[in-house]
Amino acid sequence: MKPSRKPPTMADIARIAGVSPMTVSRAFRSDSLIRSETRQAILGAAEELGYVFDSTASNLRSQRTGFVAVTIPSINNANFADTVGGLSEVLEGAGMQTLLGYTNYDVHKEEQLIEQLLQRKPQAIVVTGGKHTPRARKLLENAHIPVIETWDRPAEPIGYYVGFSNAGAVRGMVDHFVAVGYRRIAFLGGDASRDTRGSDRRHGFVEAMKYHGLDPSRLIAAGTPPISMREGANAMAALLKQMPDTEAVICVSDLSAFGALAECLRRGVAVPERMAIGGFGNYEIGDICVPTLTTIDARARLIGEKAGILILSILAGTGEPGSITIAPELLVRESTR
Amino acid sequence: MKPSRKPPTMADIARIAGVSPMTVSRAFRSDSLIRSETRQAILGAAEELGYVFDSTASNLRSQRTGFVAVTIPSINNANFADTVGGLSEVLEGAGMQTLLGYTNYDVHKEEQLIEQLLQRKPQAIVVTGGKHTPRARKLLENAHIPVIETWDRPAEPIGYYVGFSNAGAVRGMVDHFVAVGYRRIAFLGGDASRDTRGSDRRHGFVEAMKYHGLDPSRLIAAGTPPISMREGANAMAALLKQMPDTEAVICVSDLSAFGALAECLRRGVAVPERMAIGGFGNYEIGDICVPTLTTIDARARLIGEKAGILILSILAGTGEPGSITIAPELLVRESTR
DNA sequence: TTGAAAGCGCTAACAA
DNA sequence: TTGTTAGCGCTTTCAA
Repeated sequence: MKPSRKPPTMADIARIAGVSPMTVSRAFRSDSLIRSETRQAILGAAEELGYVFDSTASNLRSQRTGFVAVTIPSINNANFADTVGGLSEVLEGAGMQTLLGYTNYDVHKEEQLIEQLLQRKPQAIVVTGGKHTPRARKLLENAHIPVIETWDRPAEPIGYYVGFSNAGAVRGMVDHFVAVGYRRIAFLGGDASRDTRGSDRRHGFVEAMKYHGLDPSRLIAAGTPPISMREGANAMAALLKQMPDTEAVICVSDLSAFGALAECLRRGVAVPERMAIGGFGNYEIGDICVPTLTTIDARARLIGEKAGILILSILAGTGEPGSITIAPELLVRESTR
Repeated sequence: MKPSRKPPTMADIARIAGVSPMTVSRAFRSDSLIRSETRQAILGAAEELGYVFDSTASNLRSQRTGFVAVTIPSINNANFADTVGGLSEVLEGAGMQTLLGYTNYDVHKEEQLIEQLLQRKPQAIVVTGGKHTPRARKLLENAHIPVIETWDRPAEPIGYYVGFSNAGAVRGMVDHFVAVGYRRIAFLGGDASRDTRGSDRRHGFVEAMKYHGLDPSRLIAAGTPPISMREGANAMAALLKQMPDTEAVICVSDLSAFGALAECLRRGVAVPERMAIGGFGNYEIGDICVPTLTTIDARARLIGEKAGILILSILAGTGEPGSITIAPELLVRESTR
C-alpha cells in the first residue's frame, strides 16, 4: 500500500490521476485555470498518497522562494518582536514567509548572517539599523532584491528605509524634560561601540543638552548590549552614587528604565519627586509598573507593517514605493513631572 | 565588466578558473579534498564575479536544506525566545538554521503552519507543546524527520520530547504555599480552550488543592492568551473584588504575576503580607521588581539547547538519543512568605 | 585530486 | 483546458 521508500512526487500523482505532471502542478496553484473535476481527482490522489509539496524544487525552478529575510539584534526584545510580528502578518497575506536571523548587536555577526540569508535567495531583505560593515553593504547592494533598513533613518540608505531618527526622538524627550523644569539630566545607555541605535540616542541627548545650555556629561555606561533591567538597576545605583544631585534620567530603553525605577524603589528614592525617569520603546511594562513610565513610542509594529507593505508593492511593481519616516510619539506618564 | 543580466553560477566560475563545475562545488565545501591552489583560484574567481552560493539548487540536489523548523506560540514571549535562542545556538554550531513560525496559541494555526514548514523540507521539526490537531499529528508522523515536542511531556509523544509536566510544576508550588501556611489560594490563568500549557497548570493547581483538602474553586479567568501584564492586573482587580479574603494567588506566568503585583501596589494591598503572589517562567522582571516574584524556572533556554543536541545526535545517527525530562525549579523570593 | 554524466522535483514556455 | 519539452544550479556517483 504505502511506498515506504521514497516520498511521492507530482509524477506519482499524475500517474494515478491519469494526467500529466504539469496538470498536477496546476492543481496546486489556486489561481490556475483547470477543470474543477480534474483538480478534485488530483487532490484526492495526493491525499491518498500523503503527498507533501516540495518547495525546494519549486524554488529552484521558479526562482521564487517566498522568503523575506529579516535580521534583528535579538529575538528576546519585545520591540523587534513586534516589528517582526507586523511584518510577518502583512507578508503572510501574500503567502510569503519571514526567514529570521539574530545579529546579537554585532555588525560582524550581521555581515555573516546576511551572507547566509542571501544564499537562501530571499525575495527581499529587511535589516535592523542603518550601520553595516562595508562588506555587508556590498552584499546587500549586489543582491538585486529590495533592501529595507529599519529602526533608523540612514544618511545613505542602501535601498529603502522605514524608520526614524533615534537622536531626534531623544532630543524631543530632552526638550520636554527641560520644558517642565528639569536641569540636571543624565543619560543611561550601553557602551557606544555595540548598539548603534543606543549610541544615536546618546548623541541626541548630548546635542539637545548643549542646545539648552545644560551639562551634557552625565552619561552612565550600563555595559554591553543588550541593556536590560539588571543593567538599568546597576546603572541607577552607580548614578545615585556618582552624581547624587541628578534630577532626571533618560534611559536607552524601557527595560533599563524599569530596572532603574526598581532600584529607586528599593532605596526609597521617590519617583518622580526626587528622580524622574524616561524610557524608550513603549514596552508593555512601562504602562503597568508603578509609577508608569514616560517613554517614546517608536511604533515598532507599524515599522514592520509598513516594511511589509513596501516590500509587497515593490515586488508587485505597482505604485511609486518610497522610504517611510515614522514619527515616534512622546508618552508622558507618571515617572516624570 | 559586470554581467548585469544573470547572477553568476558555479559554471561561470569554472570557466574563469579553468576547472570543472564539480571542482568549484568542492572548493566551497570545507571538508572536501582539493588542492589548495585550485581552491584559491576558484575562490578568487568567485570573489571577482560577486558570486553568491545558491542554496536552493543545493537543497534540491542534495536533499538537505540545513533547516530545522520550529513552531512557537508567540515571538513576543521571553520564555519561547530563550528556547529558540538556545536551540539556534546549538544548531548554528552544526551549520544549520532555524526556520521559525508562530501559532498564536491556536492549534489550527499550528496545523497550517506545520504544513507550510514541512513543504520547505526541514531536516527536523520542533513544536511547542504536546497537543495538536489529528491532522497536524499525522503530518508530523508522516514527515519522516525527527519530531521534538517541547514545553510539555506528552502522554503519547509523536517522536521525542524535551519538556516537563506543567501540572506537576504547579503542584509543587501549591505544596510549597500550603507548607508555609497559605490556605485560601487562587489560580489566575487564561481561558482553558486556547493555551494548553496554561490549562495544564490550572489542572495541576486544582489537583494539588484537592489533595490538601483545600478549596480549588478560586479560579480567575484572565481572558484569551497571550495572558500578559494587563490581563494579570485586571484579573487581580477582579479577584480582590470577588474573593477579597484570598491569601495567595498563583499566576500562569510571571508577566501576569507582575500585572497582579502592580495592581496590588496601586491599591495599597501589601505583597506578600496581605496577598502572596507566585508566577511561572522566571522572566527577568520577576528578579528585578519590588518585591521580587516567587516563580518556577522552567529552564527555557536549556529546553532549546537539549532539543538542539538531541536533533544533532539523531541526524548524526550517533549514540542512543531519547526524550529528555527537564526538572523545573521553584524559586522562592519576596512575593511570598 | 579532478572530471563527466545524470538528475533532484518542479514549472516556464510553448504548443495543441 | 491540458500536454510536451527543457532546464533551474547544484551535487551524487562513478570513472580517470
